[in-house]
Amino acid sequence: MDLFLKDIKDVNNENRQYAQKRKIVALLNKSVEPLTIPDICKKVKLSVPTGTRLINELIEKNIIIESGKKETDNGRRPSSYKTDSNYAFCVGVVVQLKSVYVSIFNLAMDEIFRNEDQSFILENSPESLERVIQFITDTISQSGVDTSHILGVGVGITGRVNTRTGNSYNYFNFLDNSLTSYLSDRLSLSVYIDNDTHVLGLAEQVFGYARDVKNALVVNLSRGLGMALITNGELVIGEQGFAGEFGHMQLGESDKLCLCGKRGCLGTEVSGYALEQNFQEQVHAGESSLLLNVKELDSVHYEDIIRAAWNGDALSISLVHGMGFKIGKALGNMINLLNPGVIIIGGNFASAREVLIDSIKSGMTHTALSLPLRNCELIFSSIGDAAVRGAGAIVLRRMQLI
Amino acid sequence: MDLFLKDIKDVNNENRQYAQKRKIVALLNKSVEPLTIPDICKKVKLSVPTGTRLINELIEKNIIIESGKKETDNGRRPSSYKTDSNYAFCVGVVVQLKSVYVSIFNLAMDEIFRNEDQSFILENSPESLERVIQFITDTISQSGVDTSHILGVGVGITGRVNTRTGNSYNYFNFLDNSLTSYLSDRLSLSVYIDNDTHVLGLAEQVFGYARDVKNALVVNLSRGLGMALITNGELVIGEQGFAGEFGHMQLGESDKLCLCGKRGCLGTEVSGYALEQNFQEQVHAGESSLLLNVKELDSVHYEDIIRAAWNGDALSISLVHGMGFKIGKALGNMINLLNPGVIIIGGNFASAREVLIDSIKSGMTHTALSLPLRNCELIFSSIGDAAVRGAGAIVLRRMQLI
DNA sequence: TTTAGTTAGTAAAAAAAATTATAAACTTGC
DNA sequence: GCAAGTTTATAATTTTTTTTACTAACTAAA
Repeated sequence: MDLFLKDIKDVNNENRQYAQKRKIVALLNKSVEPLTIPDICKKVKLSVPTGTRLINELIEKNIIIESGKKETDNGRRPSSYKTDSNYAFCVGVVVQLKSVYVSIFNLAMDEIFRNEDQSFILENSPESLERVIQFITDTISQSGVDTSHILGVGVGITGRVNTRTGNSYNYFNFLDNSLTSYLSDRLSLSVYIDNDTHVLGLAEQVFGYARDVKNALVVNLSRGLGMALITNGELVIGEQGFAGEFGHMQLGESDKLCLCGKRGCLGTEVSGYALEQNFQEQVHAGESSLLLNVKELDSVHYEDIIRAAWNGDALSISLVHGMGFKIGKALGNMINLLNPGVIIIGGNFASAREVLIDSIKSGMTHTALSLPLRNCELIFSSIGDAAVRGAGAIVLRRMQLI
Repeated sequence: MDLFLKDIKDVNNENRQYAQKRKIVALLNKSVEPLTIPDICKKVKLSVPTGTRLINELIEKNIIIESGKKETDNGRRPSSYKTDSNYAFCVGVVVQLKSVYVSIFNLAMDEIFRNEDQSFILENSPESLERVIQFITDTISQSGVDTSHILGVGVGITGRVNTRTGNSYNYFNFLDNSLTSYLSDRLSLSVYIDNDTHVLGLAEQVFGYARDVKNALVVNLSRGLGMALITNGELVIGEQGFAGEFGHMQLGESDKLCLCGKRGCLGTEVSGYALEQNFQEQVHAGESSLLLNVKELDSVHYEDIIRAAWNGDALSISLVHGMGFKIGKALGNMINLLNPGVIIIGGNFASAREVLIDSIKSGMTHTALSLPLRNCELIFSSIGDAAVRGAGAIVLRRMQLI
């Protein structure tokens, strides 16, 4: 474990070698396939002899392992290497309005244990925080992973979060010092925090469709609306960590009052919450829906509406398409601004590809300039547990292991 | 000159040392004051003996020079060093709709010669391109700088530009191969290209208020409207180099037809061109203005309107304030999205601080969330020749000398 | 004025890395 | 089946860099 815990600020021979070893581990973690010595040396800019030496030292410490010979066209077959998954672990935590997810990952970011609490209700209270802490400690002990092998805990939480100071502004803001230092004390582990949308973006950047692209947008479309921006291959969190408040952009689409206190925020028209509100409004205005045959009006969830749209319910289709068109126009603006190579729709709407994609694309053509639009792909996320995976990835990212 | 021209792709001992020397030169270029050996070694992560050796080699080649002893509180006084300005030069070119600017800078980015052609009219024709080329070669020969000492030419041009391929899409798009390779052939110099807004952003990032901040926005507000984004300390050009089309965002402020073919682009309400149009409209609708005492209506330039607003002309004030409020609302959206530490108003409106700042700030409060707004400064650029300086900086940036 | 403390820079020694040479493991073509 | 060509990986050599030790140049306080 010492390898990853050294102070990396001092520049001396020892830390330089640790940094190079971390680079090798990170490279292996990022790669889907095992890599050979020549591959690794080329990527981390080391000569083959030194690269070999470092790799052998990493093998000796059980941090990486050999993974058989690689088939090549000609020449001697090289041995290939991958991270030894059971050397160290990290914990990913996602705190949402109505649920908590905790997963434990190994060095290769394979999920080795998961737990979710769907009866949780997020409140800005010590009791609510206590429940989260209890859930994390319970999950860790259930997993059977030795705490001394856990590198840290990454937490993704709804609302505004200052990544650098570790403060959470919307929830758990009653503490004397930062949320991270409190959690760190209580869990006896390093804790890193970010907002749920950034965490989703990190997952897509490290494991998803944004992997091979330097500029991408990841939309977090669930009950609320947020956006993670990736520019020059790096996640944008902004000066204090508040970047990505896509849902509070005002594009003249609406005049509804938003939870933030302002009027006309995009999230009041584009979000799971907005979809439910609009559904209720339309029904009250006399529209009919097949959904009402199986559910009471005030228990209709936005995911029901998506499903109904998929099954042909006219009202649901019109609402979902309307929402798709509006977010498409907003995304067209973003294309003009950032010229991304790919836009990924993540969050709970990621599975609504069929009922959303055409209306989003149609909205995009209304605002995006043709040149950047032509070069931008629209994709729906395929990482099921993206958020919690991204939360775990914060730890490895901070330790320069991914 | 050989120092900067080596192929930097191959990783070997020789190029590694060249890279370290470039790092030292870049560090000295970025710093306002001369730096000492301990300073330099700390920043480029080298031991003092090796750092000293490289610095002495750079001195021997007349690339850097000593600059006296530095006053310190205690201990032996260190010698300080700065770049020797006359070792190498770069050329900055800015091609605008009605003017061409060419400046020659030394290694320290001091302007040593400048030329401007205010009678130029940009057209997508071989003749127009020929005039630009002639103007560049004339300027270089007038400056008396030996061509063999010129590292390259950086060009900033209006319109969409693919920085990587070197293609310009709106102007000079009639060539068989890219604009950069054509210019490179004609000038017998390395040529780098980017759009005028990115070039402005680069200038602010390297020399201006965005220097000490990792996240910033630079608004290019002149006849047109654009924006350069700086995130994580790097200029965002996007996947093909089209990022920053702020003027083509649609925020529901207008329904006017834009040059891009769409309706309601922000640039149709916020830009020098829009200001002139609105002025004419208002006068035709019966409004009066002091400006008409000294100028014919159709010769009123947007800079006249700014000046009139400054002098108290009611119509001009109302138009400028209206524009400021609208751009403020748009910038508020950008604050939500990117959480910048500073927003810099550049371009020809940079000098209109007094008549613009309050209405912009007022607009911002309408859209921006309080937390990121509180942490964002609004500043007007003070770099007079920002664009052409940024164009020159492209060359040094590409050569990793800044 | 002397002495203790601090920082800068150089010289010598030690460590680390790259380069070069070479052996091993493979393919392909004759 | 064997020679020629390729690639991997290790051993020996050389280069580069860091580390350590030391001198130089300064301040401040006794």
